Amino acid sequence: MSAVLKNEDASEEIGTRLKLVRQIFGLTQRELARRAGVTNGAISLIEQNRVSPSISSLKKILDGIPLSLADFFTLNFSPSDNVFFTGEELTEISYDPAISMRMVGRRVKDRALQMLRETYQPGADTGDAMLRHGGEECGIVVAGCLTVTIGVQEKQLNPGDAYYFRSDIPHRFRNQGNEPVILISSNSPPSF
Amino acid sequence: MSAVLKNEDASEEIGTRLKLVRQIFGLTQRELARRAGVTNGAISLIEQNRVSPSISSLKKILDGIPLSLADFFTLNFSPSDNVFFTGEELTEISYDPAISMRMVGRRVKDRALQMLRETYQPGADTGDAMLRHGGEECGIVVAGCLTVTIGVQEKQLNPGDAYYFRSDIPHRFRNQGNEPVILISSNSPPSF
DNA sequence: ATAATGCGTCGAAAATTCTAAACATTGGAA
DNA sequence: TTCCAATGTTTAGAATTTTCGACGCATTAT
Repeated sequence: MSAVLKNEDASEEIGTRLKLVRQIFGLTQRELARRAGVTNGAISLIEQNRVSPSISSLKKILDGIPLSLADFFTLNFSPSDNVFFTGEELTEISYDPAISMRMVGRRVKDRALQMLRETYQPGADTGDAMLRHGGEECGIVVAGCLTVTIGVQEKQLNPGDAYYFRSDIPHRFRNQGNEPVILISSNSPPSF
Repeated sequence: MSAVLKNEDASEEIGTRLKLVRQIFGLTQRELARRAGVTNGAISLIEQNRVSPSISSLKKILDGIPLSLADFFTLNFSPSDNVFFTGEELTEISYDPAISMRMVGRRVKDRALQMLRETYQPGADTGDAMLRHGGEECGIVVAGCLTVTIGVQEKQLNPGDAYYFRSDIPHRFRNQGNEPVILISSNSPPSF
């Protein structure tokens, strides 16, 4: 009943996944078939993993939910355990003593999102060798003045200022001021 | 050459998308066919959008790249335009005068991520009817005390405290204190 | 030049999926 | 209980996709 759908288990089987999704949305095979403009028999066969639907069929079916193909393959119904975290409970993930990076939540697979509360002491510098894989990053400065270099562009960000870029562009964060900088950042998908 | 793959254009056509991906990875139809264990003719037909491949075929083909189905449908090669934003440039997206939600970046499709700087005046309340589709959300309180209700759980979050949950769980944010609350939140995929 | 190789495309046959109409099972109402 | 409606399953045949082999067109080597 409390169906858990993780990416690594048998629900890699499209049919299994479709069945779970359909049930989560409270639809019967026939109702979904009607909305999607396919037959209930087709849905039955697919859900039993007896056939592998064409993209066009699967798309029609998902349109009846509605759910995009991207969401369908991305979706993940792993149970969310803890929801709230005190400032103390944010887990430190930085090795550099001049930089604190405290992450919201545990280091779990299957997250869509990662959020950090970062503190840069005066003089702190990430260096520019770091070039994370894929994804996108975003951040807002909360306190202090942070010097951010993204590719060839560089800017000083004051409290309230923000950035957004694709993570595969080389980037560098520095605190050239004399007070600590606090930055709240987010990346998707998570990079740690 | 600078192939741009956006979600709304013709590359919604699976074949068009596959062709771009294949070319980006520098593979010929035959080479990919060999790796994937299908025939080059099949790939040719698919890329011309003359047939709609079965999931099993598409999966075999993507395994030859290799690329997951989820990534295939999620992938996005749109260029990143502006990178930096001053606090003024964050675009306001809230209608409620008691709540300010200022978003980093423009309202573009194809982003992986959305980040907001939210301000709740004393008494502000999102109500609990809001139930965004899909995705996950995360936030850190920067100032004030925010009362957050997620499903059946409720908690008062002070500066530094945080939350993380799946967006389809009903949720509600309230400022029951007498000073404004500042919250930095992030969701993936973006909900506006 | 000419041959040789590699590319994407095409056509008919083989394989697979989808439809349409049945069947089987369940659960509730009379 | 008995009937009834709703659900998921099955099957033969129609529709679609995939394979196999051949073709035309480039580019490169001989």
